[in-house]
Amino acid sequence: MPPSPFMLTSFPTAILHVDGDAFFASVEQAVQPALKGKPVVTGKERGIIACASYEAKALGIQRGIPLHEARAAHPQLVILPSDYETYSLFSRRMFTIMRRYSPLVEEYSIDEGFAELSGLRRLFRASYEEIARRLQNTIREELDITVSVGLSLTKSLAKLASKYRKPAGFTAVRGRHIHLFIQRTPLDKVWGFGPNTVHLLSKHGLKTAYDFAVRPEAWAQRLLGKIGRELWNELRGHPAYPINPDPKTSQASISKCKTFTSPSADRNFVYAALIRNLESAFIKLRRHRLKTVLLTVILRRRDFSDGGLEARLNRATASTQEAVPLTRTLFDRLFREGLDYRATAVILGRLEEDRLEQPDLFEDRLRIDAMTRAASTVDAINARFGKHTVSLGPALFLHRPKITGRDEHPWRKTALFKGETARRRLYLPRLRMGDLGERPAEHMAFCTRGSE
DNA sequence: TCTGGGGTCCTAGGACCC
DNA sequence: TCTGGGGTCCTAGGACCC
Repeated sequence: MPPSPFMLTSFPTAILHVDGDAFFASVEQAVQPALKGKPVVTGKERGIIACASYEAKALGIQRGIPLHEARAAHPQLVILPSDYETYSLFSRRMFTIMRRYSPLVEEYSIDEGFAELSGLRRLFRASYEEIARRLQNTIREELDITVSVGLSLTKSLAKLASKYRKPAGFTAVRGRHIHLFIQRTPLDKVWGFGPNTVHLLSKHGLKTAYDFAVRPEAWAQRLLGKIGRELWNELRGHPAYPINPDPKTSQASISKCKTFTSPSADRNFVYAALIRNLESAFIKLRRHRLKTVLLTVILRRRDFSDGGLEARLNRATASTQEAVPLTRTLFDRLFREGLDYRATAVILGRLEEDRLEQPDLFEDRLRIDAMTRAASTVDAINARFGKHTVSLGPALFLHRPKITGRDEHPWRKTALFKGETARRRLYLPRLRMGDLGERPAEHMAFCTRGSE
């Protein structure tokens, strides 16, 4: 065996990565043992497969494929709606078990976590491998689900190791074996190397993680910046990413995105879809008792290019209506006649807790209170009768999509496009609700489902 | 991959201030 | 009024992740 070029022996640091095997489907099978051994998929409510059990994967079922296709090909498929409450419960239990083995545990996602084992051999009177296997067995025994485990010197290597054998796999990569392991690791398997980076690296003749790690550090830094330097170190067994044991702070943004069944150039329809996203995002915002001050609107075109604008509300709010005028303004700046759109998205940023507020001296208290009351009333009705039973007026246009031919406005397209693009690049003023003046009553009106 | 939905982080360059 | 330099903040967009 050639000696390691990285001059590391066993485990100067010991990082564990625990990865749930087909987590959602496994939890369903743990909760309903009758489903064990059967091809189970989740995601019924969305119409696409969110997670497939290993039995389903054996049939060729993958994440993301439409349910009707899968069902047509495999009538025996057990199709379940996602049950995030239960998945979260199992997730918490999994991390609780991990914390029995290490004080330094990072909850990376619902089904993945890291644990630092460095220095714990004496406490457990066991090798790192043994500790890792005990942890893995405890999860299987107590939760009746399997996880795959990777043990190595850094988070990136541990994550690669846990993927190496699945399901219920265990892979340890010691310092002196790193070079052998990453020689077998294609670039696209590395955590942080996406399609673009892999393409760039392949143009330099690189194929494996090893090829990358034996280049000079300065080269990696120059080509890929911070990430390049960090991954270069991680892949050689020098931690660049510490375990972050802090519990998740509240999220930084809430977004809602919806793709149309077919692309549309109809202004009213696209705007209606956008308003629907806005409502959904604000419903989630209020459910989490948050408010937002930063609004981003994105219109995705037929060719998958995006046009997006971000602007600030003049105060943090949880009221959909308060955000409508700004949404309208951003939409009007983004929308171009004659272009086909395939999706709209709304992102609410700069979230803060929605606690009792100090009223601003200059705010229109009555109007704000009215909007707050309206929002809670709408939430209550929708909770009782179904989401979007009551929604904002413009959403009416959702029910009569009109597909406009794209060559209907050929003469406007180029002219508008050039001018608008240039203007946007040069100058984007901050918009405030106060600048917009009175808005037509359209924005304040509600409609109810089926009222057409 | 012929593309669903919800997120995070990084960076270049402009705006703005002194 | 023009010029220069430097620092900080912000925005748009790219890239990636589950």
